[in-house]
Amino acid sequence: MNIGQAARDSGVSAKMIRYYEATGLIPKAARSYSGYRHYDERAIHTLRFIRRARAVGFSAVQIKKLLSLWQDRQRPAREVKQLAAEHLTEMKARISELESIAQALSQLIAHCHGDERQECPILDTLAGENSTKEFLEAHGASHMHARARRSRTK
Amino acid sequence: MNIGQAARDSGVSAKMIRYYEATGLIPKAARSYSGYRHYDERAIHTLRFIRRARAVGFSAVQIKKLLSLWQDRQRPAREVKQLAAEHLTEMKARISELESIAQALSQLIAHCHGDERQECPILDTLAGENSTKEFLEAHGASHMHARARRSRTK
DNA sequence: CTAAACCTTCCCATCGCTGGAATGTCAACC
DNA sequence: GGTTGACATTCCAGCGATGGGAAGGTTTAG
Repeated sequence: MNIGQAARDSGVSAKMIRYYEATGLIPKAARSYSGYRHYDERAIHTLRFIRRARAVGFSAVQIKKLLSLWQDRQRPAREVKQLAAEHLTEMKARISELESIAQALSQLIAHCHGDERQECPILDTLAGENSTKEFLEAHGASHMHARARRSRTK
Repeated sequence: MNIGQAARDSGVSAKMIRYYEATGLIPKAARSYSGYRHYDERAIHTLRFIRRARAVGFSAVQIKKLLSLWQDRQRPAREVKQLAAEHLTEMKARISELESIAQALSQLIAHCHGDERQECPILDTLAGENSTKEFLEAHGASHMHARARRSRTK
């Protein structure tokens, strides 16, 4: 099976399949005489595993561990659970970070009348010109850089 | 004032100040004879504005708009509020996306006994081998890539 | 034979930074 | 004057997970 079919069957784009191979997440695919990559059912299965793991937010590094745990029949469920739990903890941290930012932002918005007048507490606060100014400093959260979503349904 | 001092005063790193200049977020700084950038109080003020706006998660593009609104004495508060509200809406969307992923993940974790046995519902689900498999497919959320945080305090 | 539909590799862009290398400048001290 | 150290400059590269596209080779159907 060629890469296009593998992509359709697994739900992972051909681009990403090549990328996963290049970064060592999946082994190098066998090639046909003319250089085309070739995939079997097992490979598709792995790709689907990766897609689902990405869907629950695991990073490439974590997925690599999950894959090796998956392939290791001897591994105790404990190890998997621990990895997943660590990931969940990180996710929760990101969520509360975002929530505190959203909270701060809605405070700001709530205080702005939002009409045709020029006076605006949002800008004033960002400029550090009013009493609420320390309020932002308190939210040191600034350091997440959640990316804009890509529309899968483009 | 040189860039280093400006960085200390504004809380924006020298690297970032140069970056903001290069990307047009701030105007080109005046230079000394030997090429050193020079900043006045007004510039520091702007940098602080940017830092606070980043702290509440505004993107560079949004900040650019905010800056021009800030500098425009004629602008109605309405415009600012609208921009902020749009941003808040996006943030909330990201948050619920993350929350649904976290939710799915904790379900998975909850179903895993996590002891020395090999049987593990987490891996089984990722592999698509059990009844909960569609459960993941339902969470099409996968597409946020919130970045790992950077430690500011280092 | 030709056209379409594949495939290949390679490079570029995203976003908001951080790090480093190579080099130049300035101020203080001996 | 010379040296040292703390500055400054530019440029280049990388992070993470993708998408886009160019330039070219392959395969398959008509």
